[in-house]
Amino acid sequence: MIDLRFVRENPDAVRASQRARGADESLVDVLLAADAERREVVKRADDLRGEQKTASQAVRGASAEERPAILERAKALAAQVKDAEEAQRAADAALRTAHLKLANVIADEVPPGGEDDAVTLRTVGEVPAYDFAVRDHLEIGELLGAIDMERGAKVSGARFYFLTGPGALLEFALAQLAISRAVAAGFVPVVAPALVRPEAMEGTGFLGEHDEEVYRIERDDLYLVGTSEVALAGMHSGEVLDLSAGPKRYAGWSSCFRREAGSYGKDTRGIIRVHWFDKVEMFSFCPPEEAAAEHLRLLAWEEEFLTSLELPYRVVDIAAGDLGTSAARKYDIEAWFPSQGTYRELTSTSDCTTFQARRLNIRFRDGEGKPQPAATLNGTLCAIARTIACLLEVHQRADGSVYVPKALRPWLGGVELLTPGMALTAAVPPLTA
RNA sequence: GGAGGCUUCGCCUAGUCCGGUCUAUGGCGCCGCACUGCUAAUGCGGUUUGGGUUAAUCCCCAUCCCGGGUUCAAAUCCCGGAGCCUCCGCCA
Repeated sequence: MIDLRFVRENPDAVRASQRARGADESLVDVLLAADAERREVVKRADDLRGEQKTASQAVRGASAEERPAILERAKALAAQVKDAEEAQRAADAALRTAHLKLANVIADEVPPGGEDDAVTLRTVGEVPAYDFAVRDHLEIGELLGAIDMERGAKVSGARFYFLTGPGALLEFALAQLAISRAVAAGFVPVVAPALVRPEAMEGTGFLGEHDEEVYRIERDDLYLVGTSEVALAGMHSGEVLDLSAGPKRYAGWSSCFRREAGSYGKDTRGIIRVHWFDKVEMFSFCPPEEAAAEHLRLLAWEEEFLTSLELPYRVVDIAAGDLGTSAARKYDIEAWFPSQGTYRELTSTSDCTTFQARRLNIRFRDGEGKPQPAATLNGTLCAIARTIACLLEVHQRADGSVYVPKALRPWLGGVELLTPGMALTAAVPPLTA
């Protein structure tokens, strides 16, 4: 949720932000009205409580003759307090509802427009040319014995898959590479829970308009996360962090689950859009004034990772109308998919400023020692299934084999090529006694 | 799944049986001041977090894991929930 004081002092800025997102700007006035109403109601309840407190303390010291009259008065006040508190609860709830409906205030630099108005910041790497008919990742995956969609569907339904043989080895190699690079960059590696309580889900902004995207385990009132961002953000909820030594950075590994409601017919082939995949996610807590710089650092780590995989990509600055609820700014990296002749999203990094931290009550001590909401940022280091799809396509050869980027080789037994029918023992590091 | 114990203002802790200046005890840590050649030690004072009000201070309200309830009055009594610990059962 956004800073109430900021809304009071800069209502026009918040309205403009809502407008740019294509969201309802009248929510701002609903919020301001609820805020004014709440303050009025709170004052009445506070005053009544004060009176009643005084009265009930007088009961103890009262003489036998005074007592009945004082008790009478205290009882009457108690009834009034009860009503006032009821009104306060209602006003608090109304304020919270209005508050939760408002999306984060977008950064000034965010491009205007919607999904199609992302601004390409730079394009890196050469789009490869092939002197043969390119296959899509599923064809290659099947040739290699790396992906099995049919059996995935048999066991779990559409948009589920098995990674087999070299596919499974690729998953682990990518995970190893991602975690290793993150640790080298100073991140704390974390294996995070994939099932979380409602508060974590709501705190990260995934239960608003987009809650149909989320799997819910009704019986236990738990949610399956769509990204380990949820668990990583929730990890420090209710805490006051020490950020004096710099941002707190985590690299979280978890499975991710997405219902993909509303994407029927999109990317139905292969493992580009699936209900479940594994991901290494970067997450950072830092003071709000450092958030924009930290955001660029996360982006740089994402770019280094893709560069190490020798994948051509472009960086896009997401337009206002396409930002998530929590994000003030977002950069996506789109990598080249030869079978589609286009760039597709592979990673995404968002600066959530203090929006999530307010909901989750995550603070740090500022220069004066006062607790203040921290900024939270997240960024994909490696969404494994989609990255495998991209690797298979970009690095394919005419004979159906796939070139292995140098950075991955240490975790694939040093092999330079994955080839159909290859001995898997070659693609694991040699066993030592 | 069953039984029991526990949760207090950064950390530890008194208080809970038997409701009332609890406006929460003491220690550690931290901050300030005094003393001191410097450090240490010592002494004195301060030190939860929100909300309301205000130019700011003052002040007021809330806050003893969370949510309800009983009562004039709840850290304290009752109900529900969460977390931690121990034991039994089950399990990888």
